[in-house]
Amino acid sequence: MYRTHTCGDLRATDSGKTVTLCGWVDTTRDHGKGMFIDLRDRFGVTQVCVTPDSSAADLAVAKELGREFVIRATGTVHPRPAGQENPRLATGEIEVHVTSLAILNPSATPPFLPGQKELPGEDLRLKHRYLDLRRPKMQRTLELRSAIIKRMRDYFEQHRFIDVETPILGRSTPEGARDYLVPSRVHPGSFYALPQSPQLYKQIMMVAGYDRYVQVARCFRDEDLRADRQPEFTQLDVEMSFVDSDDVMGMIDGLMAKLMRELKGVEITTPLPRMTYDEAMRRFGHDAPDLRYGMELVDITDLAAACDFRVFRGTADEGGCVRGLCAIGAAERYSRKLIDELTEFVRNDHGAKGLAWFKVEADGTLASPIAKNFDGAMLTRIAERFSAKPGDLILLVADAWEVTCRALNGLRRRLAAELKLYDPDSMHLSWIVEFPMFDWDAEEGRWVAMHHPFTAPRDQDLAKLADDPKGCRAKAYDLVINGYEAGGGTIRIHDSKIQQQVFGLLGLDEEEAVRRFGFLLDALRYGAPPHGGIALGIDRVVMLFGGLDNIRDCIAFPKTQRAMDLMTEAPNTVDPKQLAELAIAVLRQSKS
RNA sequence: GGGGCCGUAGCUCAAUUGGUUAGAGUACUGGACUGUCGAUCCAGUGGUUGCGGGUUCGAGCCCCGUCGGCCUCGCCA
Repeated sequence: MYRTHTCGDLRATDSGKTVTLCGWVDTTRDHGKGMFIDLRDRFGVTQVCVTPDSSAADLAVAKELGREFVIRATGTVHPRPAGQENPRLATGEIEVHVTSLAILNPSATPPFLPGQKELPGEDLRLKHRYLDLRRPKMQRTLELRSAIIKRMRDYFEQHRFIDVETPILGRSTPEGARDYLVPSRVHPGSFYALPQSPQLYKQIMMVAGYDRYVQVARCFRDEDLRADRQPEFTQLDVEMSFVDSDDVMGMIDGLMAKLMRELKGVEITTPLPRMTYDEAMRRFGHDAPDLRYGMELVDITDLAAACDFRVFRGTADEGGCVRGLCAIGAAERYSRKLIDELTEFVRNDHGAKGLAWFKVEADGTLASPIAKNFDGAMLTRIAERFSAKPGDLILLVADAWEVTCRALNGLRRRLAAELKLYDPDSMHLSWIVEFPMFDWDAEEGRWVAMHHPFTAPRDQDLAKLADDPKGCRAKAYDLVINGYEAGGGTIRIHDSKIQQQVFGLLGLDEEEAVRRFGFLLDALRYGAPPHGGIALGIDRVVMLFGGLDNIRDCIAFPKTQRAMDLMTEAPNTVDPKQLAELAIAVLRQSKS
């Protein structure tokens, strides 16, 4: 046995015991005839002392120690001298007086230290991930991830779910995200696709009668990365039979309550609040609004239609809308220059044509370069509509509805962060429900499924499939935490007639549908129960529970924005022999 | 594919905005010191300013290209 305790175990009550600890040398403090060594492992730090009572050999070993050396120290637990306890260490009441010290493995001088104050550049952290993962913050995050996944598994087992693994090598289905492909050696020219999600398999498990299915499933999507998106990520995948939306949401409500209670010490009330998609877009301009703060969007299209300002009235006349938000007390903070930056932000990042603004003066009047285009009464009505008070800043976008949504959502998030409108440690969970079934793809001139083609319409919207696809709402629900989509799911169509109708709207004729999803359509013919489910993005849930701002810090070995693993240098080129076996020729060699 | 920020010692950053020999903290090396815990003190090593061009009497700084990291729009059923 290498050790008797970890570096986080020992307390004053252990005084007098002879113990052996192993770990990494965090720091050493050399006092000549004696030394202090902070010995670190995942469980904590313990101060190990080489005293004048220690042997000359041990002192000599201690003098050899460098940062991140792996050592084993045997000694006696002593209470620290009065006044020398370290309240910042869990083991700070004691220290271990060495009677035997051994270097298990020295360390090359590390490019950075787990304990250093300033975080090194992320490329360096990723290249030497084994050092980065030694940082206590990373260790706490991966422990949190483990704790979350354990509780998820416990919860679903208690509710009689069955954990089923589904294939990683699957079939490419061209809808949706770009697939990662795996060539088949046995079938030259044919490819497997890595799963974007186990969607179709879990539905088939329902047809097979397994009723409650759960899986912690790795998913792959070959799309561009973001702070909250990795090419491979982990979903908590859930599917249930004989359920409607409320049953699935209720199940997840219970899970979130458990996670919040056990990991955050917070009791949340369930059912979680629900808001329709339409309301979310109207009040916040986004289907995953951050509800930790207000600053809701306000529509003044009716006023714009009646005003003299050509930009506003013209937009209203053309069927667009004029909407805005009111940043309380922000007039002084946002100088002309900063407002110019906001204008560039909505133009470049969100496609708006511009940004109109008013500052509310001390006497309640609105000041702005464009104020002269409005009569006083109109300005008063605008201020009233926003409930604007002196010192407030009103920002307005005049454009198509979709553009105002995007631009104002972007503004709202940016301003809230800059104005610190929320407690970054707080969490707000809610459901967004009743998503549209279809989106109109203007480029391709056809309807596309907003979620996926097996999403069931609401019962009361069935008739709209025929005459009002745009107004047709789905049995779909997204779990939103702090402005992030933490998960989403739907009730699936189990009626083949409705499925045919939806395929028809999506421009999939029967032949095409069979070609793509034939195995699922086949399965649905043999007694498919009503079913539905959800998938939660585990990486995002960990990020949110951990109060982190990117998903890479929740993943042991993440990829860079260009989808590289800097530690292993994947992806890499392969031997021509490997390619030949797979009957693959590379058209263009990447320059390297 | 588009927009933006960044790249200077092992690491984190600075360099009076184009001007002498590119600095600091930390790490590292050597030395001193038993009561430190960001130990302290003394001394020292350490630079292709990411890379390649260009402008200039002169470039870390300006221009073009390129590589890499991050943020973001598109994209992500």
